[in-house]
Amino acid sequence: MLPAEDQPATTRRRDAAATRQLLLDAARRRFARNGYAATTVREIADQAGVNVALISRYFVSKEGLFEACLMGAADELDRVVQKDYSIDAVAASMARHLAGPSADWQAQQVLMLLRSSGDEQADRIRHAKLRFLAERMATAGGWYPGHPEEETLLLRAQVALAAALGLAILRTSAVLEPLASADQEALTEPLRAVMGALLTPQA
Amino acid sequence: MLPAEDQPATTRRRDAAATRQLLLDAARRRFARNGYAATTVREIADQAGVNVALISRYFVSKEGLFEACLMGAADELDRVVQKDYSIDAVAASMARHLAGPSADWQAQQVLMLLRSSGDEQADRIRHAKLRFLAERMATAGGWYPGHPEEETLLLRAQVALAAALGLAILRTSAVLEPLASADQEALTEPLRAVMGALLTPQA
DNA sequence: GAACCAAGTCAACGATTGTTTACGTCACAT
DNA sequence: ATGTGACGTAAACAATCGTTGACTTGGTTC
Repeated sequence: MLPAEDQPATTRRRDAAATRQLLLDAARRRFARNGYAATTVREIADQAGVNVALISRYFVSKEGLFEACLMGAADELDRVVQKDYSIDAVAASMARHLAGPSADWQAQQVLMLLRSSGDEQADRIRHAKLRFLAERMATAGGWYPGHPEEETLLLRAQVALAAALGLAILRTSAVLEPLASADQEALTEPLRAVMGALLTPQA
Repeated sequence: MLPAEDQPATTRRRDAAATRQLLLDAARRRFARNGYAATTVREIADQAGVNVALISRYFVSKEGLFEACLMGAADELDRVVQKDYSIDAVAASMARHLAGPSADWQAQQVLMLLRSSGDEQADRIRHAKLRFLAERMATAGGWYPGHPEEETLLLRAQVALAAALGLAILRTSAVLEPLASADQEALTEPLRAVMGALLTPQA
């Protein structure tokens, strides 16, 4: 239960920022995999090796902890699709975040976009980030505000985003093989096919 | 199912099969939209307009009710992808089930495939159905057991399935516009693009 | 060393969860 | 009409949930 405690005589315990981070990591893992309602604060605290009461102390409430996880994920996900990405670059980035090195950690951030606590503010953050990601992906396909086919391009980008999100779920929640254990390389090709088919500007 | 239909002020209550169905419908709606853990048996009973205790009577437990919903959905979903469907037919069927007439009801069945109660047997049913759907979709792309590129084709079909499932989530859980209110016609085109790109046999 | 305060612990709170038990009540066969 | 059994109701059960307040511990500062 206790995390690696290999600092013999120095710090490690009694460090507010460190335990806060332990709680965030444990909570994100649980929230991403099992959802908000199915996750108990005692589970989180145990996994973090920390007392339950510290959740209320550092994050006010379970919802506060969830929101903190979501905001952290939202910040991190800005890096998934850069402004100047090509369509292939979008596909490559998706594959890297879903199956690359440190994929567990990255996939958790992605899954947070699909978890809801019922809290309005958290839902707003989630919704805004999904919308942002879709627009970034649409941009790779020539979309811009005021484009003559603005809505169609955005719709197609949202379908592409849906594919990536559904992929994250099928790999973790359900464990569909061979998808679940497909590595980054194996995932890049079909993702490139999807992104190309959906985002490539029509003739 | 058999007895007198709509007596205005008299019967209607005291019909075991009917209330059982009321519970199933209410439960499927809640489970599909909010997940298993976030749904309480009292919510279900209230929405069905029946007493809470009847859940235990007719379905043994909350998990029993969930499993009944899932099995019903699994049976229904066999119709989504028929054996002899072409790639375009798969896309059309997906669009019809997600946005066609009676889409609410159909989409709920789809979402049940993504909801987990933690129960092993339910998870097996869910997993088997997902695998079945992916194989059916792969079949539309020329896949068959023993195919030289069997794993690759199946992987691509699973990505296609992920796209359809992700679409169901983004339309209901998150409510991303214009995707959420896109009708069947508007959804057919991008879905055809996805299915075509993923399932079409390579040169 | 004493004082002080943040960090962490412990036990309990009220509320809500799924489930059960004992009790009404309506339909139907005799 | 009258039991009789299935259908439905109401109240309560134990367990668990998130949260709180009083307490102890350990590090830092005079």
